[in-house]
Amino acid sequence: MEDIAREAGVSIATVSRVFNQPEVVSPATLESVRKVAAKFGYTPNLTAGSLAGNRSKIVAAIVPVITSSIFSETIDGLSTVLSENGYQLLLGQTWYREDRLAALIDTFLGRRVDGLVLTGITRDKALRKRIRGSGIPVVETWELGRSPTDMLVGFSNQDAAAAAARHLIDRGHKSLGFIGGMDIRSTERLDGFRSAIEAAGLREPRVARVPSPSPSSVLVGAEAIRALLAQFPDISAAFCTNDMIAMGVLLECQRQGIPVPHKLAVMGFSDLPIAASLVPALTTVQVSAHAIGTHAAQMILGRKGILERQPNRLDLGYSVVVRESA
Amino acid sequence: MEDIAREAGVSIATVSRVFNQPEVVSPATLESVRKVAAKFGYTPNLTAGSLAGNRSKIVAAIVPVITSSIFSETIDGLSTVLSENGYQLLLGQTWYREDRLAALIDTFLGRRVDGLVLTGITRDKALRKRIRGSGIPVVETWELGRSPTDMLVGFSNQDAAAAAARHLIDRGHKSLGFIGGMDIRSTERLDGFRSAIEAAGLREPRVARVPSPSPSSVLVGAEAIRALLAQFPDISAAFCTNDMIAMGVLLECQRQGIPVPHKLAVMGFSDLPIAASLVPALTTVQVSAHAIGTHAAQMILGRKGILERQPNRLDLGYSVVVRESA
DNA sequence: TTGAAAGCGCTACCAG
DNA sequence: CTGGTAGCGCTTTCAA
Repeated sequence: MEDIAREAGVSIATVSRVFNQPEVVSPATLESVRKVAAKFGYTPNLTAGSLAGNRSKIVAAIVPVITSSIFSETIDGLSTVLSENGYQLLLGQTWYREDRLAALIDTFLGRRVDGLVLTGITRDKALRKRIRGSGIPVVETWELGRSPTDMLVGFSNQDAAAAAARHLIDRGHKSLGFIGGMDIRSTERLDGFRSAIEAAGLREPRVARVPSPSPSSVLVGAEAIRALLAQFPDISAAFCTNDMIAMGVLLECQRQGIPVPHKLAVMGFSDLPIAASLVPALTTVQVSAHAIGTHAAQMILGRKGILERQPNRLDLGYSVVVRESA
Repeated sequence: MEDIAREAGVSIATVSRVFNQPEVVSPATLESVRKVAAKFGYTPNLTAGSLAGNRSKIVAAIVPVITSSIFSETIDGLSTVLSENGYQLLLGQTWYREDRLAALIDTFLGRRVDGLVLTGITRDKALRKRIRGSGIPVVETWELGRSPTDMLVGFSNQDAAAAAARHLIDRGHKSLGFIGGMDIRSTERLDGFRSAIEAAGLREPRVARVPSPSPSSVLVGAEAIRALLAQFPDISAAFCTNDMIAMGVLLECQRQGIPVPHKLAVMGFSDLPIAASLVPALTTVQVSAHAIGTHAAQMILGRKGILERQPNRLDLGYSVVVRESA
C-alpha cells in the first residue's frame, strides 16, 4: 500500500479511501491510484482492514450438518444475501454434538465476526451470556417460542406437526405412527403431534426415533417403517419429521407392495424439491428453509445498517401441502 | 490482553504463549494466566493474531452450489478435517457463473486465507496467475487431466462415463441416451460416453442437456426422459450425469409404467446414499465426493506442515456399482 | 479533498 | 522460561 501511495504520489490514507470511500476522492486521484494499484497487482489485506476498522465483513453460521438438504438450503439463502452485500460466510458444523457448539462459537467470536447465525435456540446459559457479552448480532433459526438470545427467525415445530396430525385425523386415521430424529426440533414436532392426537381423543401415536438427519435418512426411514409395522400392524398413517425419511418409507412400501395411501398414508416434513416428484407425490408440511437463510442475513445486515432494519423476531409459518401420499 | 498480563503479573508475550504454545510456559504461570483470563472472560482476537502471525487459520472453498448433495458431501469432508486441526472454513458459491469465481477468489486472497479449495480446474489464465502469485496452497477438485494450478484431487470424468457406457454396451444395449448438465464436468462425461460408444462401433448417443445440478434435478430428469423418449422411442438405456436426474428418470418410468431395466435401463452418477434405496436400486458410477474433501484438506494442511505431506495429485478413481436399474 | 499519525490486538524475534 | 519491543497492513480522526 505504501508502494502504491508513493508511486501515485499520494498518502496511504488516500489509497485506503480509494478502496473504501471512493466517493470522497477526486476523480483524478481516484483514477491514478487505481491505475497504479492494478499495475502492482495489489490486493488489499482484509485482515488488516478488519483489525483497524473493527469489522470483519464475515458472518458465521453454524448448522448441525451441511449435508442435510434443509440446512444447505438455509445456508444457500444466507450466502446469497451476504455475498450480494460484500460479506463472506464462515461455516461450522456441530454434527449434533452440543460440545462442538460452544467451541465453534468461541472461535467465531474470537474471529470478531460481524454476525452469527445459529440453528436452534441456545439453551446453555453460560454460552448465551458469552454470546450476548460479545455484542455481535445473533440470529437463531428453525425454532420459535422460547426467548431467543437475540434475534429469531423460524416457525413453530409443535404447531407444524400438530397441523400434520390434524390433517391425518381429518382423513379418518385413528392409529398414527411417528418416525422422527432425536434432535430438539424433531422432539418438538413429536410434542405437537402428540398434543393434536390427544386433543382429538385418539390413542397415543406409535413412535420410532431414528438418528438425526443424515445422508442416509432414506435408508433409515425404510428400516423404521419396517420395524414399526412389524410391531404395530394396525397403523394406517405415518408422519415423518423429514422428507427423506418419508421417501424411505414410500420406497419400502413400494418394495413390500403396500399401497400408499390406501393401506398406509405417509406424510413428510420440509417440502424438499423432490417431494412433489415422488410417486405417489408426497404430502408434507412446507417450511421455508431458504427464506430462513435470507431473512437471517437481512436481520444481521439490518443491525449493521447495511440493509433496512428488520424486526427481531420473524415467524415464517408453515403449511400442509396435500398431494397423493396422505 | 494487557489487563490480564498485568493482573497475572506477567508480560503480554507470556499471555500470548499461554494460548499458542502452552508447552513452553511453566505450569505455574500457565495456570495463573488461565485463571485470570477466565475471570476476565477473555477471548483472544484471532484477527489480530492473523495479522501479526501472517496466517489466518482459515481455508476457503468455492463450490458451484452448496445445495447439491455431491458438493455438500465434499464440503462436509473438508470441514471435518479442517476443524479437527483448528482451521475454519470460509464458503463461497458461484452458482455456475464464471465471473463470480474471480470475484470470490480475489476476496479470499485478500483475506489471506491459508488455503483455497476450488471445484474444477481454473481455466482463466489471468486468474491462475493471480492465484499462483499469492503463494497460497490451492487444490482443485472433481477433475483430473489438464494441468492444475497447484494441487489436484479428483477422478477422470471422461473415463468414469466411458466405463458407464461400456457397462451398458456389455449388457447388449445398442441405442443409448445421455442426460446431463451443461457444466464442464458433465461435458467431460459426455465426451467419455461418446468415445466409448464410438469405440464400440455403435450409433451416436441421443443427448439431452439440462440445467446444471440444482435442487430440482429430479424434476428436470423426469422432464428430460419424457422429451428424449418422445423424440427417440428406440432408446433402451439412459445414462444420467448425476443420481438425482436418474432418480427423476426412474420416477417418470414408474409413472408411465415403463419397466426398468427391461424396457429402459437407467444409470446414474455419484452413488449418493439414496441410490441404493431406490426401487429399482440404481446402478451408478461411484465417486468419492466426501473423500475429495478430506484429501483436499489434508493436502493443504500437509503443505502447511500441520499434517504429513501429501502428493500434489491424487486420483481417487471411480467404480461402476451394478444394482438393479441397469 | 488530502496528509500525518495514532493505534487496532497480537506474534515473534532477540535478550536475558 | 520470560520480558521487551518492533512491527503486521490498514482505518480513522484531526488538521490543513
